[in-house]
Amino acid sequence: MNTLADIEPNWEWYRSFLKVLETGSLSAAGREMGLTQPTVGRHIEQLEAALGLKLFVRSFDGFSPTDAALELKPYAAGIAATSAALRRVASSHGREVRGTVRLTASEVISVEVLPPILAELKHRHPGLCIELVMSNRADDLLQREADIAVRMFKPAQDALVAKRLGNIEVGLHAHQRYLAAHGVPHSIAALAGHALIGFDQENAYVRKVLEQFPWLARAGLAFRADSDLAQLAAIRAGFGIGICQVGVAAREEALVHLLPRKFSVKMETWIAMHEDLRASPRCAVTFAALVAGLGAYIRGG
Amino acid sequence: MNTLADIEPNWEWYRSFLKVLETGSLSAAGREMGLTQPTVGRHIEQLEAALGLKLFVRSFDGFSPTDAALELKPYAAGIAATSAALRRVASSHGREVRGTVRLTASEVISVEVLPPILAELKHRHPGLCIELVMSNRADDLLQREADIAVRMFKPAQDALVAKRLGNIEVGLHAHQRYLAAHGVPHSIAALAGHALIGFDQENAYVRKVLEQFPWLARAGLAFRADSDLAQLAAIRAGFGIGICQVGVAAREEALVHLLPRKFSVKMETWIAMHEDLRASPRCAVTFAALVAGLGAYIRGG
DNA sequence: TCCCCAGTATGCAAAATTGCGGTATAAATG
DNA sequence: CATTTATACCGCAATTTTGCATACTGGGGA
Repeated sequence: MNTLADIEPNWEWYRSFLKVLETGSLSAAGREMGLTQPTVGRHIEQLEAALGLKLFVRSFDGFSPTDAALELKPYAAGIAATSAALRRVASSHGREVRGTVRLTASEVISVEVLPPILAELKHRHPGLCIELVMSNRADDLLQREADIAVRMFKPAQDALVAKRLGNIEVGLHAHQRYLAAHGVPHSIAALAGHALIGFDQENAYVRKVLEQFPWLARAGLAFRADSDLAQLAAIRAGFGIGICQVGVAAREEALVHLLPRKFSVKMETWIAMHEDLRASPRCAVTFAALVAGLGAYIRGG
Repeated sequence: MNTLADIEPNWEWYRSFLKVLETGSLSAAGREMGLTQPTVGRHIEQLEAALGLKLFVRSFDGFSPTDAALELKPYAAGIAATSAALRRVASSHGREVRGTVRLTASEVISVEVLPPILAELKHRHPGLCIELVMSNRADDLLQREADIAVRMFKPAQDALVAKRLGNIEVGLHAHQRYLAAHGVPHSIAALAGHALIGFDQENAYVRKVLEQFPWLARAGLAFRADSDLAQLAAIRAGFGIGICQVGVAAREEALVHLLPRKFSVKMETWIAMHEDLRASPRCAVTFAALVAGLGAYIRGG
């Protein structure tokens, strides 16, 4: 096994190696990279031959990485990170505002808040191209999955330039139609008899809310969805009482903000960008537009 | 030019890119990589398309890199270094002490102090292979250009395990032959009439010495070289009076330590290694051997 | 001035890489 | 217990990548 072929591995194999490590299977890795499973399989095979090590043990569903693979993973990840940094630097070359900017934001922000901000930005800079990724994942900036992220928590990583915008307020809302039929609750206790809308799987954000308002537990909910948008749609459709951003609900007269003094969650909002991109005009301009636009939204615009 | 194809570059193209930067021509790069000139040319072409910028301007003999290419070079070099580190880790997987260890140290340390230490180490672990890079650059460990570094300053970065060995003493020395012909200076002031040997370009280490002994300024020197080794050779050849490590000079009877009480610089000495490598037997063994061997040298062995 | 040399660019055939279809196997599902 | 779905593996055809031979270009030296 340790026959050290001593051929320098093709650097592309590292990419396949990483993806297989991430996804746990050749097929999934192939899908994500736009390759086929046999191709990825051959890459791993060749890499194993070149390094003289077994990297995965074949098992029923997917591969499991060997100790050697785990030991090598940080190096491969380093290569990927450097490659991403190189692309960032390359794409930030030049003084004009044009090219593609990739954003990520939560679903509600993406659908309800960003579009007018981005439309105005595009109008000012026609050469700009916007890609919007709806996601709540945290590790997207370092891997170059996005250039700029709108987040609900303080970005922890170094090498990021982050700006705090203030707090987005979230509150209980329902449609007038629902309230006309089922009555308006005037206390937290009165919510018990109502159709409540909430999250399915708990995530970090949900847990934060739950620890403040334990009665919103999963069991008591009449409608569960992980998508903020689906919940908002349910509220708009008069299904019941749910949580959404006050600023979004305030735009529609038919939506009523319930118990505003008894239930309120404030979410810190940040905009983060890799610091390499500060030199890129198109990223700097987009960053500034988001700070201005989201700032206005948060201050109740 | 900035048409941003937004396709992730093939990682192999970076390799070609680097080699062309190093060699200055497609043909030479191809020769060194075992590829042909048209192939390398296509790689560069594709990389330029993927990044959306010109990397080289075609000229009669060879390419000349653009600013963009030079800006990107350290990233590509980082990828290459990480890839090399990955191979080193892979080749030494397992409990045995074997594979390649890359060291960096200053010139004098590399030539005068390390060889016997490394020879003994190699004798104890025949499977070990040592690569020694003479360099004073500080950023070589994080870029994975080396596994272990011997340094004259406290390593600042995180993720490094560093051990302080003590102080290496540096003093004024001259060959007996020179002193017989020109006399022995008995005071700092008396040095003025002598042929002094010192540094050409100032670097951080030199500046530190100069602020303590300003009379060693560049203008007063009769022999200037950036290489410690060249200076040591000049001292040995009887050219004049210069600075070198007391421990090195003490081995040769012909070299005289001058004004030991009036001129003395102590340099902190450290050995540093990336903390990932602690788990690697070959690196741990080498680290320990350096700590022991250099420690003995510093304590006057 | 001419020739030679080292370099880049180009067209076409060979070689390597990739994708596709099919097969086998194991877990999850009804 | 049969069925569905996911996976890895194998062999062959298609595509892509590469190498070779060639043409072209500018500079240095006799």
